Amino acid sequence: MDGRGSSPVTLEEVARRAGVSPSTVSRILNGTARVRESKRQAVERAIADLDYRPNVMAQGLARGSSMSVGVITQDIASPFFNESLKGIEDSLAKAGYAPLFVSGHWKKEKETECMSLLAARRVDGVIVLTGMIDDAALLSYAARLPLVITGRNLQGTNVVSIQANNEQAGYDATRHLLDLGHTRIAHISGPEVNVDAQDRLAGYRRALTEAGLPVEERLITYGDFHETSGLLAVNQLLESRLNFTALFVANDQMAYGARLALYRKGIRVPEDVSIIGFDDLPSSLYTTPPLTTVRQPAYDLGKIAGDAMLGLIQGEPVSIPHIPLQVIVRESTLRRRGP
Amino acid sequence: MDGRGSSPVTLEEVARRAGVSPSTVSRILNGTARVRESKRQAVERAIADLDYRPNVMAQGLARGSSMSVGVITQDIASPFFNESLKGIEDSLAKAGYAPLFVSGHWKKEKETECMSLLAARRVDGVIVLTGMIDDAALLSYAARLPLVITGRNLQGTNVVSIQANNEQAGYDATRHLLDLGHTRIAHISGPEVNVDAQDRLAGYRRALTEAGLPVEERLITYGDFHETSGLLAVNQLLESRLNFTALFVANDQMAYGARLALYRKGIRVPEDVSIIGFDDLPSSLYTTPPLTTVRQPAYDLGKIAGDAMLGLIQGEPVSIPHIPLQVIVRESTLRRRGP
DNA sequence: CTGTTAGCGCTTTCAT
DNA sequence: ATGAAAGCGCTAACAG
Repeated sequence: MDGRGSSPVTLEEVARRAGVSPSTVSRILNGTARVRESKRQAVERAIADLDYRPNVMAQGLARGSSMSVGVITQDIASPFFNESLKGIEDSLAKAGYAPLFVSGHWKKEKETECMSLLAARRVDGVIVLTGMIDDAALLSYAARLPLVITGRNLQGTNVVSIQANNEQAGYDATRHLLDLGHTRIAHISGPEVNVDAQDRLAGYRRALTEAGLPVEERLITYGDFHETSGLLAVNQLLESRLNFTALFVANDQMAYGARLALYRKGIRVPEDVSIIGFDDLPSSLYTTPPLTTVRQPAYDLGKIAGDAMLGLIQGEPVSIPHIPLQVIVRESTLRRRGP
Repeated sequence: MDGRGSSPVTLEEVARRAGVSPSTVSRILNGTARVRESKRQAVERAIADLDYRPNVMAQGLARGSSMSVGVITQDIASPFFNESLKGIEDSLAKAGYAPLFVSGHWKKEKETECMSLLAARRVDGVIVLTGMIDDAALLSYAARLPLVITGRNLQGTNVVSIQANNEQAGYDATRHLLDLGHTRIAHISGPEVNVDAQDRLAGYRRALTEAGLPVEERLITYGDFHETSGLLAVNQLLESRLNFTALFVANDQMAYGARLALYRKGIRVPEDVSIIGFDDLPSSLYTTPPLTTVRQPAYDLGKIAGDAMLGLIQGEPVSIPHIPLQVIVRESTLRRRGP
């Protein structure tokens, strides 16, 4: 109770001080068995007096579990993933698990390396946030430890996947523009290999088609989910002299870039061109104008992933709640004016 | 070499397969002593064949070090801190150390809890990114394990602090505005208890004073480093009907909020009001207009912190390089027009 | 150079 | 209900 950081007090010292055996202390710590009330109290006092903290590594070695779960993210500094990381942290914390974050940097090999590193630390499971590894490899990992993955649909024992309906959300976003009277809608998609990006694009196509509009391929460009590529995409669109009055961008970061490109050319948002993004990053509330976008509950997603992992570890049946994707109308989209 | 995740192969199995004793394998793994070339090869083959990965927990227990360092950050989802986390991750990774990130949420007690949690995991050191704990507590922790802290100047053995000259940077930022002919410069500061915020404010005051201008206290408001508070601050400034043609905001996030507040009132940036922020978040390059700001090398800062920690752990003398803070002129500041 | 022998701090039978 | 003892997988003296 001295308030300072725990010195390496061991369970044995606690036992000695409380006048019991180490096993008894262990039992009390883990609630593994009933012990006489008097001993319990003595032990609890000793623990408090000594400011004892069980050595997590020793526990891990002894029971074969590390009380930590690996989290593979693409970029630990990505604004979107970070919200999710926070959710994961919160979820895991309440069960005493600690997350081990590692970045895959969008490279398949890097992710494999990460897996290896996490395996060495004997994590009790790993959460993969939109990974690049192929399903087969993932499945083989799942044979050894619980896996939770987002952004893809993988069936298997010991695996749960979390996926939102990006196709529908892409449809909704496009539909929002259509409803505002826009007919020339360009799309800035994400990396062609990215499933989420593919789905959003598919939704865009479906909305156009259902509305009886042609899908003009030249109005579709691809970026890498970073701001710069959004800017480049718009420049390219502008140079090709194609008309468009609205823009559906596959994520907010690229939407920021797109918005700047327009600003540079003196094209007003939303008066001249409407923009709708995707993700609803915290900062999208504060762009000028505030960005209309599709809200992805990033934090909740992390929380769900964490809870699912906990369930998997404890061998409980896990059920994934539906992930709602919702268009948030702010000020970057406007009814089309003119003829 | 089967490419799959490591199964729990143990060092003993490797030894058996290679026909040597466990200690020999251990020696080879750690380079602790010279061993005959033939044995080395046999062991290396066995390791590869079995896809052996040392159990980090067992290593930790045996040598009393966990090969991990705790990182206490205020908010794992803060855009600024994240860049630093990335730097820390990169730095630590090359030495085989893994970072353990925990969030203090700007609460002193929460941070103490974090320290406790990290202590239980027997981290080999902890990096505190702008913590709230008091110096005394920090110093007492340092008695037990290496500490690297940013945003404050703490002397002591086993402690290294990393601090940039925020006062000078605040001065420079204000000076930039002054140089553009502004004389009515408002300031949105950070939390009053935050040292960085205090320093930036002090720099603002000094610049004004040196320029022979009065420091009007009513032009100084305080926020909490989040967007909303920047917006609120500007509204408040506007309501008080004080004139100002420029705004020095203590961080970029609040600058975003401030910029939006201005936009709402139809006040143009930079034509009517110039804004300079602080941090240079990646997204500040893409605001409209791109934000003039003071660049803080967040990533480098993390890298420096990580390297310092490594040095501390290895008992080497550490020297902290100078952290350059530099005004980046973009498009949110303009020469004052009119009389 | 290399094998043998103790632990590291905790959990978990197995007795009692 | 509780203590004694045997590990968990690895490192580090200690002897050869």
